[in-house]
Amino acid sequence: MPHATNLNRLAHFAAVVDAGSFTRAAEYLGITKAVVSQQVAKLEQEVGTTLLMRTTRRLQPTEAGRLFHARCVSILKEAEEALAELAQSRTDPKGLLRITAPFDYGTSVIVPLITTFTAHYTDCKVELNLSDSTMDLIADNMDLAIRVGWLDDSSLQSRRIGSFSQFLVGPPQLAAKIAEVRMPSELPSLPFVANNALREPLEWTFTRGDQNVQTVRFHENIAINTTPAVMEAVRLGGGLSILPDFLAKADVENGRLLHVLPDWRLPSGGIYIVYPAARFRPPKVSAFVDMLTTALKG
Amino acid sequence: MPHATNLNRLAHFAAVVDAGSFTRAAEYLGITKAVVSQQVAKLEQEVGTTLLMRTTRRLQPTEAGRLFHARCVSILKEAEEALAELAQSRTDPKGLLRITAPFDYGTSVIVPLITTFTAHYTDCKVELNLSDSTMDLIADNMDLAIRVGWLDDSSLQSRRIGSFSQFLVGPPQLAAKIAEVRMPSELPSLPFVANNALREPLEWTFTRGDQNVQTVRFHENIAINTTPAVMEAVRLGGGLSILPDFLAKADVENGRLLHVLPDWRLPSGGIYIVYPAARFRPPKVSAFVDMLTTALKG
DNA sequence: ACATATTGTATGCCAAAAGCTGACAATTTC
DNA sequence: GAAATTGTCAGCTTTTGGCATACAATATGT
Repeated sequence: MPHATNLNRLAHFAAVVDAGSFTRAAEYLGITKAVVSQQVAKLEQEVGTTLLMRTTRRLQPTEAGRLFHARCVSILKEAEEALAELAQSRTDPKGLLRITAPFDYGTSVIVPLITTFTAHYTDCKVELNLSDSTMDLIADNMDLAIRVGWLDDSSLQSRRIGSFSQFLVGPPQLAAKIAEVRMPSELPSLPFVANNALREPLEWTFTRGDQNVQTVRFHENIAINTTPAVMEAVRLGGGLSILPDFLAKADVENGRLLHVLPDWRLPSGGIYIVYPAARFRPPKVSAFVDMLTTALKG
Repeated sequence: MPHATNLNRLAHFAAVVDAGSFTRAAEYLGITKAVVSQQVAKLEQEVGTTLLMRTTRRLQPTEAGRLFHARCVSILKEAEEALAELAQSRTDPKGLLRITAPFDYGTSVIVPLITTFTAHYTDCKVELNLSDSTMDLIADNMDLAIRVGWLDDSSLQSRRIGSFSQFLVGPPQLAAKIAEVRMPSELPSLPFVANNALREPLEWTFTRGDQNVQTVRFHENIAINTTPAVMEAVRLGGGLSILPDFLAKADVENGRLLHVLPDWRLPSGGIYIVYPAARFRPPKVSAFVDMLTTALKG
């Protein structure tokens, strides 16, 4: 059962104290003094405390009234600000939206979204900056960044918009050998393409159910430092490797890649939007984030 | 023209986002879902922004909605706290009220007030600690202090509740000599009782109108370090002296003291209430302050 | 000292909300 | 595909906010 108090009365009361008179407060609020009087009286009745000592000619706030008034002013100021910001965001999204995202996720997920975005908001241009190194949003004047994996702490605001899992995949050429594998511990005997874009390209922890956990160290035959090239190498028979679902999913479904040991899971990470810690967010950013979140829902 | 927005809608909107559903929000608020829907719609219309993406089955706040919701929650929390504190202060004043005040002002002004205070609030006891040295409110667990004169900066909250002026007075025995005095500069030839409780007992600046200013250095015949004793010495013919109005007024009116050079004014000081900087103020304190301020009005 | 103006409150009245009930289309779940 | 649940719409009732006016109390002005 929440507080049933009418918050508008706070504004009435504050106006009376500010104006120092019921009459002037009524003028300020644009209503009649009778109403103001009645509203404040109701407020006092609700809280069971006298807020104002009134003697027709002089108006003296009670101690409790003085304290309450200070808080009312701060509350009302905040509310007004919040409403004002909202009114700001009413303006149509327009202008240049600068985004940064990792190469692979940006290419496969963000780029298609951007095209529908610009198609919908014709007053918006988008500049997408693909980079796997985290850049300084403020220094480079970025409106938002997409980060995939695990966030390190920073002064930036962030919001998780989804997650991704990782698959151990292999080329159809190795189907026979792959079929023999029963446990992760048997994997190191197979050829492996290391993804040097990752911090730990060779050591992976597999999990099955709650209790089965196996950490495996692969031996790389090939090492490449970009994920799409790794995928290409795998497709061409270079060996197994581990790829995020948003890249591998399509090829697994159409048979160009095999999902190895599908019972075993690999650590999954989050997909985040990161903002500069600005108090106000321009409409173009909000619009893009809205589109992104709704798109990732399906 | 202030914002005309209905603040109660903020609560409705916040409840919807918190509950993640119009239906549950309605339950929480104790009203029907139809009303909640309508209220939020009105809010959106007022600010001209979509706050929620609703698809009968799933409820997704818009970016603007998310930001606004965060601010609503904080605003509502503050409001609820303020109201709760007010409800606290509803409890009747009771318990021990510890006050400290200067000797003379405390004796002549505060003591009478305390008697009427305890008579009115029978559940309150008062402990008055008279002292001219400023004491540490927190260390000595004082609820409030009365300070007369000029405040030095401190971390305490203070509030001016009145002011006092100072009179140059003399005994009737010296009436003849006093009558001869036309200007402050002629005063040093008269006997003077110095009040060593003050920092500068002998040097006083007189003002008449806007431009007439004269600083005079008296020669003391007697020096005493408490104000009431100084007054007694003056009454008994010891000489002129300068006394605060709240002490001298009565005797001047009934003729036991003479107001010397009434056209000339002496520096006036403030009377202050000083609180420990606590966030919440107990009812006994508020009640006393109320009584004090209303008493000092007349 | 008296008239006058101004203050806050009380009273009747009206219109605009806030609110309820019930129905309905859209969607998810089984 | 049926059932259940969701948000919204429409018609209606009740509460509230607000107005106009009158009135008692209190400053103010001459």
